[in-house]
This record gives sequence, structure tokens and C-alpha cells, in this order.
Amino acid sequence: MEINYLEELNPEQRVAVEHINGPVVVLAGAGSGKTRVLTYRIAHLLKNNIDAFNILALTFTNKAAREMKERISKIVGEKEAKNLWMGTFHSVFARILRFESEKIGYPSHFTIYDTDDSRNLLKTIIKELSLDDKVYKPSLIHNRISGAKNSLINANAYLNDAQIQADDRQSSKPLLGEIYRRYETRCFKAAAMDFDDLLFKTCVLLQQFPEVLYKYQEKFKYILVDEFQDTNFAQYSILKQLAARFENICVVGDDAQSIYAFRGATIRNILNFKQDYPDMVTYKLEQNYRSTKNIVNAANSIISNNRQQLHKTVWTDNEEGQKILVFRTLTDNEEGLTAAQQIFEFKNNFQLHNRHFAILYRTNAQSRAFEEALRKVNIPYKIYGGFSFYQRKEIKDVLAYFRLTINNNDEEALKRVINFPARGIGDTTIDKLILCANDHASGLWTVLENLDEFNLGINSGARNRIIDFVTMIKSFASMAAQSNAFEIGNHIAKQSGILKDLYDDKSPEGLSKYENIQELLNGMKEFSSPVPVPTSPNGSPTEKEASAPNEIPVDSEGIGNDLSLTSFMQDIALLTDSDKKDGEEERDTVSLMTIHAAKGLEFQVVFIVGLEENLFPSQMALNTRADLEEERRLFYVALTRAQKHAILSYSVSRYKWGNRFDCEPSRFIEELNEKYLDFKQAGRQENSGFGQNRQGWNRAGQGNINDFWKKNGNQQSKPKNGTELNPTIPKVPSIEGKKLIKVNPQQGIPGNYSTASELNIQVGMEVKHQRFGLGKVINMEGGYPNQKATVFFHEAGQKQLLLKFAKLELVK
DNA sequence: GTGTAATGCTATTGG
DNA sequence: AGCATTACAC
Repeated sequence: MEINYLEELNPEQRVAVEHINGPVVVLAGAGSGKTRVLTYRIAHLLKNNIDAFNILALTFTNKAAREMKERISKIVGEKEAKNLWMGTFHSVFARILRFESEKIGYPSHFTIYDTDDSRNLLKTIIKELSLDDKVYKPSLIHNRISGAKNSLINANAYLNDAQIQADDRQSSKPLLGEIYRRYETRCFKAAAMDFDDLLFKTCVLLQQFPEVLYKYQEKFKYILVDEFQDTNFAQYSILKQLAARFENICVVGDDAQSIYAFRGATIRNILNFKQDYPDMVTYKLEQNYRSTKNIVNAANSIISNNRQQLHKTVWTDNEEGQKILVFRTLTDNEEGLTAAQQIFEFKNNFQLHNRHFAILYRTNAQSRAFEEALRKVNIPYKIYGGFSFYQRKEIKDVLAYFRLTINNNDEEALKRVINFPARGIGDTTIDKLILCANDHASGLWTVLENLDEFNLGINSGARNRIIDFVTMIKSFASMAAQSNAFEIGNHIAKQSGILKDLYDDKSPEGLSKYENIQELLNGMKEFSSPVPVPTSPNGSPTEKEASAPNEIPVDSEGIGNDLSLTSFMQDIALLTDSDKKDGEEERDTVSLMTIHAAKGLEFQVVFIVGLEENLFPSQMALNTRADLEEERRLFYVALTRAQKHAILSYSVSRYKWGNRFDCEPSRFIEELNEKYLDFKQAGRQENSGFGQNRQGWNRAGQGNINDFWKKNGNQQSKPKNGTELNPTIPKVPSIEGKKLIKVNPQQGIPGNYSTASELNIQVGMEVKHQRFGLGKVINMEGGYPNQKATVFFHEAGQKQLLLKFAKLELVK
């Protein structure tokens, strides 16, 4: 089953694959087969007898790494591909840090603080310094510290940098450096690293320990980096150090798709690369295989408005394709309905399935209108990104117990659970404990363990309750040492009182929380069931324990038979939704996500929605040209996700914080060359049978751009920066809103609505629940998506159910 | 210390 | 509108 991979490449791709040694830059336009080049390049290295053990490939998501590994397996065999190190910067270097952590004073079981943890700690510190958290906003401080770390500036350097200090005084935050210093020591004492530390500390490790650097240079003789345009300085510095010995480094990227400057990414890295590796060879991939001519050309037309770019001409041999549809709607809800309706029509007209559609938006908050509309017409969808399972309160609570069990010094975990469920250790007591820990330069846990040695001034009741808590955590720890993740996890969920607490809570929210924890435990059970380890050719098991006193961890995933809680928790903090293994059922669903999350993906039909000034481009990005250019690149990324059809939409009004705001069309629509566009009015579709031609708007069907801007009262005036538009318009629909012929998908689309969509459930209906059986709806309350139904079940009696979780079926 | 009602803030983008 | 923090009653 040998695949002749080289023959599947065009000449440019092929030279990029075959150029094995030395520094290589591949400038890969959108849709030019970047992933294919990377995949085949790795396969090619392996075919040329380079050991998988010596290859490091850094990708943007772990999912991308996994998929690439699978494809490589198909070419060179699983056995070969298994030892490849592939993953994100964060996950790969977290793994290395765990292995080497003691050199920089951390235990290997260090905690990874997520954004919430970091911000909470900063909040605590700001309070301790008696500073105003309106001036020192934790999120802003966090961004600033994050920026410093990404530029490899530690707290000491920060405090000693005259320019930075002047800046902070200028913005009346002179104590920012002091906050940073305290944050740094607090994290260290808590044996915790934040996301930025994973890169920062890796740099420190490699800089300060030449023998460690040497070891990994020797290991990673061949380095590949995907999405190089989105690396920051810390990441670049890691790469530079690792590659310094052999200089076999291949970076792949597209400056036109650089969309992460806000977290420190800089295309300067490409320029640095040229300086640092004078004999670097550049290959350009300019042929787009993904999209129609119309889409490629439209994308080119928009990106040409950017001043800052490397020269590249993306072209395609594909068909001309349909023009890009542009929809104007009156409200955000109508925008949702329009998308749903268009999906319906496209499915009919072009034989497409749900999975061929994506709806892309600028901010997560925009998803609501689309969810609602898709639910109404029973089109299944999946939201990527946004709130993940691991960010739910109840899950974080349980995880905090796990974290504290593994790492007693984890201050944020301790604060989270010491009084949850409530056990009479209140804020005053906790403040005293923290204060004491600060005063004595000892960790919080040390204070808890040795209460009587400190002069705390807490009452004996609190003292005893703390002692009980400490005893409990210690018992967890000793049990964890000899049980698998599921056993101890289950034990902790019960003994901590969390499960009981939620079990007693019979509200629908409580029930769903309870079920979420059960789901977590199910996951742990799966993790804890030993996978039969395939015997490797030499007969020895391949898991990492077998090679325990090793110089280097064997692979990047730690697959093996370590079923402990510690092992389970290892990378939880780094998991994101898109990293989740594609679940059991690969369902046919429409994808909803932010444009950032869509990076690297492609769909037959792509909706880019909310194209309005102050939303896209974002209001935050209107101040500088650089920011605006990044928004434009973001739009470029969005448009180039589309293979066959692209649909743009904007609404003339939108609800925000419960109020209606007027909106103006995005400048990006105007920047697109008109000849690629087809202006449509929402609700008006030929042969669709619903909606009607509206007098005066787009009667000809094909819009003209002059009409278009005129109709929107926007012919001359460009939207002014940051102008808030009539923020106080009352919630009543405007006159214009009343004139609107409502698109009603329930009537308009001859679909099948017999499945019980939660929106269809009404008082009096007979329903069936998986567990409770048959019952009658006696009350409905709450709005979508938190609709609650009170149902009287014949067997189980009266229950309140949250419709988004309870899968009720209608009984005819 | 705990639980509930009123208040006020928020919505870039993400590992 | 929805969530988190704060204020206040118990």
C-alpha cells in the first residue's frame, strides 16, 4: 500500500519537500497545499532514513498534529510515525519542562495556571497592594505581563527597564512592575506556570543549562514549524536555540494570514529568520487548489489594501465559480434566519450536506442568533471554541481538588476549594492564612499544615475545620499514589462533598452539573482502563515507564500505562475544544466558530457574518493602521476558507447588552472588487416561495454597488472611528423593522419538523424522557437557551428540566 | 459565615 | 441579557 507521495506534488511543493537539509522557508499562500507539504516532508525525511526520534514538528493545534501523524502513518507505517514529536509549542514544551523542571526549581508535577487562575491571582495581589482595580484592571495587567513574558522580559528586567517604567508611569500604572514581581514569586511558590511561562521557562532552561540545550539539539535534528507567521518572540527564541546546531529548520507560513499579533505573534520572525540564517532558501507556493477563481481573486483584491506584506501572487486553475453573495438584514436575528435559509437552499441546489457549511464570526457572542435559527429549522450544528467543557464551574471545582491533591502548593486551587462545598472556612480566615504565608515567605500549604506554629488569630472552630481539610487532602494524596485516575477521582468527587452537594440540588442546573461531573469521571474511567500495549518488534513494551531512568521522554504524548491522576491531569490545562478527539459519532453538522478558530480549515460553503464597522473590523482595531491590517488579514483568512461559495452578511442593527444599536456595513465589503459580488436582500430569493421583492431595494436582483452604498446612506462618508450609534434606541422594532417581510423558515422551508425541537415544546404536550418516561408539560419558563420545562411524569412525578440537556421527545 | 437581593459591568480574538 | 461582585439580612 505504498503511496508515491512525491508524485502527488506540484513542482514547487516537491522541491520544498525534497530540500532536506538547512534552513528553509516555505511561503505558502492560502489553500496552496501547505499541510500536504509538511506531511510529505516528514514522510520524506523518514523515507530517507532519518529517525522519527529526531524530528520535531510544531503545529498550531494538537488536533492538527494528530491528523498529520495519521496521514504520515499511512505513508510510512504506524511504527515509524509513532516516535515523532508533534504538537503545539505549549504542549511539547510543557512536556519537556515536566521532564527537566527540577533544574529550574520546579517539581515535575507543577500546575499549569489557566487564564482565570492568572487573573484571580493578579486580583488578589492588586487587592493586597490596596490598589484600585479600576485602574489596575486584572485583565489589562495580565496582558501586559503576558506581553513581557513573550518578549522574554522577567519581572526584574521589567523593573530595570527605563523605557517600560516610563511607559507605566505615563499610563498612571507605576506599580505594574511591582505587581509583576509579586505575581512571579507567587506563581513560583505555588509551583505553577502560566501559559506564557511554558515558553518563557523553556527559553530560560535552554539558556541556562547548556547540557540540556545540547541534549535537545541532538535529539531534534530536524525541526518543522507550521503557521510560522503566528509565532511570537519567545517561540522564535526556542526555535533558534534548538536549531542552532544543525540548522535543519523548515518553517511554513503565510504573512497574509498572520492573525495573532494580539498575543505577541510577529511577522518580524520571518525577517529575523532571514538575518539569522543567511543561507536560507525560500520557496513560494502560490497556486491555490482550494477555492474558485472568484474567491481567490476577491481575496487578493482585499488583501491588496494592506501595505505591509511580502510579495506573493496567489492564483488558481479552478473554475470561475459563483459570485460572492452579500446579504443585508435588519436585525441580528434576521441575519441568523437568513443563514439558516441559505443553508437550506444550498443543500437543495448543490447536493451539499451540513458538514459542508461553516458560519464564521468575529466574536463568540455572535453565535446566539445562528444557533437559534438553526435550531428552528432543525439543522444540526456544532459550535467550536467558546466555552469548553473544562471551563465549566463544576468541572473546575473538581479539577481544583485534583490539582491540590497533586500539588499542595497550588494556591489558586486551594482558594477555590478550601470552602467549597461550604465548610465554615470563610473569607476572613482565608485572608489571614494568605497574609501569614506572605509574611513568612512560606507557602500557603505550609501555613495550613502547621497552623499552631503561626500566630494567626483564628478561632478554634475554624482551626479544627482547616485541620480536617488538610487531613482530607493528605488522605487523597496518599490514595492517589496507589490508585488509578478513575478510582481516586471518583473518591475525591464523593469525599469532597461536591457530588452530594449537587445531588441534593434538584434544580435543572444542578442536575446538569451533576451529569457533567459524571461525564468527567467517565472520561477518567476510560483513561484508566489499560490499553493493551502493542508489543514492539524487539518484544519490549513501549510505554514510558519501561524506559524510566531515561535521558529524554520517549514521545510527545506520553502514551503508556501510567494511569495515575497525575498523568491524567498532565495536559488538561492545555486542552481546547478543537483538540478534543472527534467524538464517537462523526455527525453531519454545520460548523460555527470564530474566524480565529477556523484557521487552517476549509469548507464548501462559508458564511462570514456580522460584517459591520466596529464589529468587523473590531472597534478595538480602528486606532492604528497595523491593527486594521490585522483585521483585514483576518477577513482574508475567513474568505479563503471557502472552496465553492462564500456568503457575506451584515445587519443594520444589532442587540448588545440588551439594547439595540445601529450598525454600518463594514469597509471590507466596499474594499472587495464589486465584480465578484452579488448583492441580495434577505428574504428575497428567486423561486424560494417566501419573502417578496421589496419596493426600491434590489428589484433587479443584481445589485449595483453605487445603489448599495446609497441605500445604506453611506455613499460618501466613511464610518467614523469608534462612533457609538444611537445607543439608546428602545427595544421596540423600528418602522423599518415592521415593514420587513419576515422570513419564516417554519413555513418557508418544506422540511420535516416532527423531531421535538425544544422550541416547539409547549404546555400541555405529552413528552417522553429517556430516564423518567412519559409525562405532561405543565409549565414552561425562561428564554432560549435556558428554557425550563416543568413536567409531570406518570412514573417519576414532577420534575424541572433544562431543555438544552434533557432530550425530550414529543409523543403524538 | 452563609445565603439571597440588588447592583454594576461587560463582548475581541486564544494556548 | 447574563454574570460576577457587593450589600445586606439572617
